[in-house]
Amino acid sequence: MLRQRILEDLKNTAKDLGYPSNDIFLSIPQNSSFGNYTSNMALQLAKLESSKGKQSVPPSAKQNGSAIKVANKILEKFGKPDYLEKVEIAGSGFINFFIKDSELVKNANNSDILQKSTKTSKVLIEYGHVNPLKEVHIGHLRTFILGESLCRIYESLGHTVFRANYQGDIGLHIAKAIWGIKKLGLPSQELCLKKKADFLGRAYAKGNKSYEEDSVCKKEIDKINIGLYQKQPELQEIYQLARSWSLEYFEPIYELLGIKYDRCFFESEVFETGKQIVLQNLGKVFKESDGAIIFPGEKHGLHNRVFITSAGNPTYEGKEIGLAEIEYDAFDYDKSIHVVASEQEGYFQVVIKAIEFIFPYLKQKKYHLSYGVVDLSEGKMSSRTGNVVTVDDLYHVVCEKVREVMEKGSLGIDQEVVRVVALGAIKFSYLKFSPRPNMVFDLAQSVSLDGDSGPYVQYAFARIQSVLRNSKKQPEAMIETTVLDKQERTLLRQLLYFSETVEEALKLGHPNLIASYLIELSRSYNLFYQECRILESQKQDFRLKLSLEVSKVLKKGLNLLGIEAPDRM
RNA sequence: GCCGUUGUAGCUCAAUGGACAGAGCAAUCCCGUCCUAAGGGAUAGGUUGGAGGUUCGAUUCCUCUCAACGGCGCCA
Repeated sequence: MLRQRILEDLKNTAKDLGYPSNDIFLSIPQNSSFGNYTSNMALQLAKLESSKGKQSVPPSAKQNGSAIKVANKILEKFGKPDYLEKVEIAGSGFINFFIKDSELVKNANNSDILQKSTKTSKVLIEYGHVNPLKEVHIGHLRTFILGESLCRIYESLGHTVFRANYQGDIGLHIAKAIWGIKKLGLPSQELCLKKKADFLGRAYAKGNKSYEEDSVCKKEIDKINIGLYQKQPELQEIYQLARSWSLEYFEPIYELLGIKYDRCFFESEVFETGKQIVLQNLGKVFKESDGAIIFPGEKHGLHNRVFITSAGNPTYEGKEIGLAEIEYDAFDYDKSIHVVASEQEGYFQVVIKAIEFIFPYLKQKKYHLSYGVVDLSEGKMSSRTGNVVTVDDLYHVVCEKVREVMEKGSLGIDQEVVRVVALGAIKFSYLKFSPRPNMVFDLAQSVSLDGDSGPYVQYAFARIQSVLRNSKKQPEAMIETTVLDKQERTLLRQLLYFSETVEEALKLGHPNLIASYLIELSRSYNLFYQECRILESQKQDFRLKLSLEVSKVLKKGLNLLGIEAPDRM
């Protein structure tokens, strides 16, 4: 890799000059006029030197002068390796590196091959978390899409990934739904999945409302809750039936989103273990308080939380303890990532702390990847007011929109392309945002097929496929060095950054970096396509090969976002 | 009350402590003999909520402040 080469040469230079070389790194300048890579090491070193020297003379004016002086010294020693066009000092002391065109061209073979991480690990990624008996809506979509993308990014860099889902199939929310089902009366078995899911949603809403408004109902529901934990036979039939309906309803959604879990964990399978472990650690990690068992987070700068209620039921927290053990049994990971909404930040801080006391071997291994909640542009989503957009609703609206556009095109409507483009639009509209801030979901905007969108990238890919189909011969295996046009050089420059963009996305847990990268690459390609004739041009072979390389990167990049690349659209 | 997150162009959002804060949408104008116009170009749009501080250099780090949202013992 060219970056590594520059970095190594630079570090050697620093060593020769007696400078510390550990903290040297290269960054990508925003503006291409500052080269392919840039280093601010001279600025850092100047700072070090001035703080080491006489403290009595710290005038800021001198600092820049000395940074440039240091840069000059480095430059002199560094010289100009043969793979570089030039190295120059700019601004207040940046050292900018310009790679030779011929090297950029050489580098562009197999641009989509990612360099594996030097230390690969086993990573459990837990995402999804839709509780049975509830509808899957656009809020849930964030954990699905983000989680799956993370899985793919980890895998692409050589890590082993275990895809886990964890669903709450026991607890008060289930008791509410069961109570609601009893009140509404069980419908016939012949209903389709969607209708069954709708019914369960209504039953939950009814239970939830009554629980808050009617103390008699509340008592009944609390009784059902305890009964479920105790596996009372008279509740089992209806519970198992409702549960199985709900799980059946989830399957096609996972399939639509392209998710294959290695395992789905359920609260019902972990709560007993969780409760036992909490009780075993009573007095050591946990303590009793007002009849409940709590973890005294306040002792650690956090807050207290109830792990077992005074009624003897493990809470969400208590179950998480059981889950921790069972998950690690299933897959002895080096790292586990819980892709869960930001509302749970406080919760995870406390629970992870408790887990580290109980299972010291899990210390520093568990992470909460927090993402912002999804609100509708009309306000907060609420199942009570019916102000909910389900995944199904969204998918159909977007498909309709894609069909509209396709109808006007020359290809006609192709169902498979509609599916791929609609999913591309949806997934991209989530992944182009950085995960943490809350997201305002605007239906009109999410179905947008132009601008910063999945279809924009897919279109660039499909365009290239079209060119490749129309070319009589296949691109050469090696690109030959030629005099480069501006647009060609821009593309080569961007191909150079693919690998490090993916690394950065993994490091930060921000797939949006890849999304931005793909948009820019597509934009550059579209401009190239506009300005540079490919077929039957003097540079046909080179441009075909360049197009091919771009398309490989687009395809791979989209794949990391969980998006397919259609050959035509 | 305590803890946390968020605040960037009219709207939706980017930006490992770096150089001139970038995109898309919306607006105005332009590009069709030719490989996919779901495309391309141009113009306009900003005191990065506010005030201090650290730094050669701050949207980014620190303090204070304003606003919105979230969390804080028997829900998940």
